Formats: sequence, C-alpha cells, structure tokens
Amino acid sequence: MTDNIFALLRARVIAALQDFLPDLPPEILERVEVTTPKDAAHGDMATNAALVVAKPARLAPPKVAADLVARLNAAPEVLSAEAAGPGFVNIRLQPDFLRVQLIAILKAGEAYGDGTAGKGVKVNVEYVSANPTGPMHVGHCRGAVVGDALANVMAKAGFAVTKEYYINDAGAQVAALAWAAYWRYLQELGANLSADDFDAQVPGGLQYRGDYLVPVGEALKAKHGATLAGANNTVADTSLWFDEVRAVAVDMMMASIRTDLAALGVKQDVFASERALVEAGAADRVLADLQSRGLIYEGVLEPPKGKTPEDWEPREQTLFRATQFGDDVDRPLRKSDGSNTYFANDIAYHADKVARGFDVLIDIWGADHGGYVPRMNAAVKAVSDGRVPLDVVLCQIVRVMKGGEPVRMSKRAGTFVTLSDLIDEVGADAVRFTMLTRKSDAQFDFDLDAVVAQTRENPVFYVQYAHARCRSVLRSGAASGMAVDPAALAGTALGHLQHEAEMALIRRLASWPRWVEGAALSHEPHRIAFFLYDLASDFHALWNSGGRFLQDDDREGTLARLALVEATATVIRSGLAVMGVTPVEELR
RNA sequence: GUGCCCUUAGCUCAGUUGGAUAGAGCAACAGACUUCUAAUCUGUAGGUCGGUGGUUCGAAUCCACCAGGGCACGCCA
Repeated sequence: MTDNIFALLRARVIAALQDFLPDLPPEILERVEVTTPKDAAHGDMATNAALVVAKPARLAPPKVAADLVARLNAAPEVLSAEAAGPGFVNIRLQPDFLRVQLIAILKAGEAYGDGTAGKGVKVNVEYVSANPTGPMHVGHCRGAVVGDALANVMAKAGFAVTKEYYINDAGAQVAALAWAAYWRYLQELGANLSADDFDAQVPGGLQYRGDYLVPVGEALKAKHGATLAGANNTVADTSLWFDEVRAVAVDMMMASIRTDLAALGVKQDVFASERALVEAGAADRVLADLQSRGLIYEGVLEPPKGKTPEDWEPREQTLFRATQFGDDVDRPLRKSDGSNTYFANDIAYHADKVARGFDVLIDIWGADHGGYVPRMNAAVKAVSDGRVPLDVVLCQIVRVMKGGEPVRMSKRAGTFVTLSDLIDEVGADAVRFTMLTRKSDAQFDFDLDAVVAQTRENPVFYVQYAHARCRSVLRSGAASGMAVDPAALAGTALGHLQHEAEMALIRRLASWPRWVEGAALSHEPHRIAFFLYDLASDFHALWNSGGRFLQDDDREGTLARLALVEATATVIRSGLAVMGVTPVEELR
C-alpha cells in the first residue's frame, strides 16, 4: 500500500542501502525501521538503518549514515536528511509530500489505513465463548470487546480473519443447567418445589437458581405440556427429558447471549458447538491420532506441591504428554467415569480449527484461565506439528466501580451486573471504547461515573468531541456554500496548510496505517484507542491555536483547512470503526 | 511449593516489539473565551522505570536472581 508513508520511506532507505551495500542479507534488511522520532525536533522520521547495517557490513555507523544521507537527500519525498546521535538518520519530509497524504485519505475514506502486512494469512480469533448457562455479565464483556476489536484491526491490516465463538455445550455445566431448567419447568407445571427441596434430588446439587431460567420453564411447558414430568409433577427418569431440556435451555441461553452480543455490536462468523464436535467423533479421532503417535499413556501424576487436596490419592489416568511440548506436567484426558475432560475436547476443537486451514489461532481468555495456556499451547503444537502458532490473549478482571466503590457481584445473590445492564447504563459505545483504554493484561476498574462524564478525563468523550467539532466545521462550511464532500476536497490546493499545528495533525493522520499494522501484529487493539486520543488531542490543539477554519476572505485557505478537517474526521471514523464505536455528529 | 501475569510522576495509565533528553490525563500552580461548542487549549512543576547483576553501539523493553501484588495449580469449564 503506497498509502503507508512509513513503508514508502522504508523502501527508499533500503534501496539507498543496497545502492552502496549490495550484499546485505535479507534478515538484516528486515530489521531496518522507519519510525517517528519521539522528539519532533529530530524531524518527521528517523531510521535505524545505519546502526543495524554497520556491524554485518564491517563499517562504522557514522560512515554508513553519511552514505545513506547523501542518497536519501536525492529522494523526491525528502526535504533533508542528516545523520545524528550514534548513527540515526533523521529525515524531514517535503511539506507537499505530507500534504498529499490528505488527498490519499480523502480518496480512500474509512478504508484509509488498510494494509497488506497480514498477507492474507488466515487467522481464527475465538472470543467470548461464555458457557451457555446464563446471561452475559461484565466479566465476559472485556474479552468480547478485545476479541472483536483485535479481529477488526487484523482484518484491516490484511489478515483473512474469522471471528468465532466456541459453545461449551457438552460438559457438566450444561448438565447442571438442564437440571435447573427442569426445576423451573416443574414449578411452571404447579409443583410446589423449593430450591432446597429440589437440590437434594439433583446429582451434584442444584447450581443455577437465578430466575432467568423461569422463561425456559415456561417454554418447555408451552412446547411439551406435562409430558416431560413424572406423576404429580415429580422428577421423571432422565432418559425421558434430559436431552430435550438441555437442548431447549442451551438454545435459549445462546439466544440471550447472541442478543447481548448484538447489543454490544459484536457479530461472530462461526458458532462452533463442542457437543456437535464430540458427537461427530472428532474428539475420538484426534485422541486416536495422538495415541498412535505415542503421545498418550496411562500414568499417575504427582500430587500438586504445597497445597495437596484433602482427598488426594494416587490414581492412574489417561494422560497427554504435554511436557514434550513445553508444559510442566502431563495432562489428564479422561474423567474417572470415562468421559473426556474439557481439555480433551478442547484439543479436538483446536485440531478442528487447524484442519479448517487456519494459519494462526488466537484465543481470548479470562485471566483466571491463565494456568491453562501452556497445555493448550502444547496441544496445538502436537496437533499441527508445530506449524500453527496459538496466541492466547489474557484479559484481566474488570471491577465495576460506582461512587468509588466496587459493585458487589454475586451469582448466588443475583446481584451480578449483566452486560445488558451495563449497556443500558452507559451505552454500548462507551463500554467498547472504555474496555480498550487499557492493555488487556492489566487489571482494570470500570468506573460507571467516569465513562459518562463529559471531560477530557473520559477518552470516549474526548475523541467523540473532536469528531463532532470536525462535523460542525464541515456543516458550517457547507452552509456558506463550500463543496465539502471528500471528492471535491480531494481536488483542493493544499499549499495553504503551513501552520505547525496543521502539519503536526497531518503527520499524525499519515501515521494511522502504521498504528493499524502495529496493533494487528502485536495483538494489542488498545493501541487504537490511544492513537485516537492523541489524534483528538492534536485536533483540539489546532482548534485553539488561533485562526478560524472558515475565513470569508480566504476561500482557498478555507478549502484547504476543510480538507484537513474532513481527513481528520475520516481517520477518527476509521479508528472508531475498528473499535466498533459509532461516531457522533454533534454533542449536546 | 511451582508456573504465568503485573510493578513507570502523589493518583490512573501509555511507551509504536531494543533507539536519541522516559510521555499523557487527574490532582497543584500560572494563563487563554468579540470563536466554527472554553465539554477545549497553552505553560510550570512532578522520575533511581520495584531492586541487583548480565547481554550490546544502545535496555522501561531481552536474560538471571531477589522483593512486593494478582491469577492458577489431578477427573470445573
């Protein structure tokens, strides 16, 4: 993409290097970077090329830098290049070259920043994957937002991305869900059955007591009447009702989860069912394959050090040789009743993703699953022969704060904050943006009061305000007869843009493709939020720096400034689109 | 006991995968509204990047050890 001025300049630098050092190996050239210097006084761009190349070329960095400078000064985009410090080459760009980037933005629209760094590599991003046993709560929300934004930014950077949700509908949790739904069903039929009464009849006890399952009981009654119950609305033999109740309950929970995801603006491409995978024999096949490769054996694990469970006793288990692939201990694949552990099915699921042709797997998990990462990495190595990398992005706990106090959450007491409650309170856009204002692996307090505050402290507002200001100027321009559509503005002469605050804004806008690429390659979508904050800051600074955008006696200058404003609004929208946030036209 | 994550200004956090004199916001102080929204902006002050070593042209970033905080640790998902 020629839109990426960093890539363009990097190509210039490498061509210049090869002009006088023709034998540089590719892996050295790979390390050549063109970046923005921290200190703007150093110029628009800087390259480490001389430092990187000096050693393999057996030359002193200043010597390489001098040769490089001479050639870069001849490049059409370069105003001046000079060697500095230990061997950096600082580059000042032709102002016209920078200004022309605005034209590229106006022509590309929100597609500006689209890149090719992903090279069409097939990536599967799996996120949310909440158990279908109840409504989504805020704990799931961060992963949903991070996963969705990561998938978006990777797609923008040129990866072929599939967004996926793994439905854990095969384990003990959904069995417990089925019992809880059956309890609601019996109540619906008129059984006088308290939670404690029913608890005694459930293997493992009654787990899900929240009244969100009442509608499931109603639906079961509407569909089946009393045919799933025993005499006098008692518990019938499980063979008569269990599969049906579980299926209905899971379907309804998934419907509720999909509704919540839709409200958050998350749309996943694939919903993969653990049960479907198991019933199709995928788990058996994968385990048989591992068995044939000698990666599964019957053995006894050491007890955990330090904190040995009370009822610990040595037991022979079916184990996967995770230690061969970097894990600390081998991991069990079957429970004592012979059924698969969650891990066994998860191996099959990841093998399925590999079989579907993905080159890279990304899972977004809650931090409480951190201990599970090494074994999953080991499993993916085993099933893909080390060919497919798995990156697990861990999202730390989010505490919801109100009035400076954490909001108490308890599933048992029914006081946990559901995702839909949170969206009702602050809006989906604020939720999404705010969730991306921290690195995902840092703990995070979500302050209900702060995200709706209209001050600079609140990045959501600050960025939206910049966009609203842009739109306001463009409306005023249109009202005074200017053609403010991007196509018309793209034909504007931009030489009037000379003010330092204007040029600073242009440089920021032109760096957007680089930020897209960086966020995508590092799997860190929060960088987009910080870029937008900095961009908004540049625009607010320009706003207050003096002259008005619209000046009656300076039509050409006004058009040039409108082009800058439109380009700014475009890049803000482009960034917000990645984050899944709707730009606002005005703030009242 | 082991593994993973975290530790940066008084507070909340960035730091573009190893670059130059470590940056924002809040709080503090001093300023800017005849304006397309002052819901904003400009400036001052604030640091032993948890500690000690190592790797190299160069380390907040990589490695080793130590200290503090969080998460997890055989048939829960």
